[in-house]
Amino acid sequence: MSPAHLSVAPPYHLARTLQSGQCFRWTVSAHQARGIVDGTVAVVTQGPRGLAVCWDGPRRRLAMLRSHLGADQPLAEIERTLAIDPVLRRLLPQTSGIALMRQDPWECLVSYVVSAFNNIPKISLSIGRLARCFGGPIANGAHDSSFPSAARLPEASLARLRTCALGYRAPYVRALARHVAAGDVDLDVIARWPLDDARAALLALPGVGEKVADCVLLFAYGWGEAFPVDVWVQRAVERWYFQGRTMTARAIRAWARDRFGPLAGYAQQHVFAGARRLKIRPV
DNA sequence: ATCCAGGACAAGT
DNA sequence: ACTTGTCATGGA
Repeated sequence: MSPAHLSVAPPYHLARTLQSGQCFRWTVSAHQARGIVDGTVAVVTQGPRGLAVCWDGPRRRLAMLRSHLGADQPLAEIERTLAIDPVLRRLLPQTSGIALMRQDPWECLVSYVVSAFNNIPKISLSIGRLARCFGGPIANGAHDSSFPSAARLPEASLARLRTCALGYRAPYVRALARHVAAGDVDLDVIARWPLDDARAALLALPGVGEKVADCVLLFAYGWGEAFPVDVWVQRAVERWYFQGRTMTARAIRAWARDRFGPLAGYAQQHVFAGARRLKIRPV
């Protein structure tokens, strides 16, 4: 592997970004992060001058890796704007530096379909097993595999899919793969569609509701207006912005988009991180 | 052992 | 449109 350098502007925080729950195939240890991007192993370390990267992918793909990590975003200016909000200003000292990743749409889509009524460690387990069972081997990867394309899954038996700890979601994942492989939706094409059109296309897929659609729009397609409302965000927003009054997820989504505009996705990340840090629980 | 987890879905108000 | 019950599985 040839080491390379990627510049990043403060307050970008690699570990906080990778551990914010956006992605499920990166592992962060003491002083380095290891992940699989574009079928290639990447080992990244954050130092005072930027990111040191070890990976054997083509050099011209480094810009893609930088984008994947969200290291190309003007976080200083973004967080300065977010800090106008009193709630976010209180959270930011603990959550500053979280960037929005630009993940592969297909892997992101499967990840969040699997996320339904699940927990983060087990989502990681399932996504890792899907790669192991159905993906291709990686040259330099110790025991890693690339994430399987949609074309690899339609013929899989439900029994073998269930070995990935998918449970009742196994039929969803296979049906989803069949739709994508059949071309009912082109995940690369809708990347260039307007937000509402792309959301509608995602919502038409099996296993994709409003929350999952927003996650893909935000973490894969880069739509900052998206504001995924899960149980953590719902509780935190109700408590911190609405005096504990119960709200529907749809109402929260509309409120967030109106309040934060194109920075709604960043606001969501800080609320989510803050809620988990403080272990916000239902009353 | 019992409970819960980044929800989607269908059926009922 | 909003509310409720249901859905495998692994970890605490």
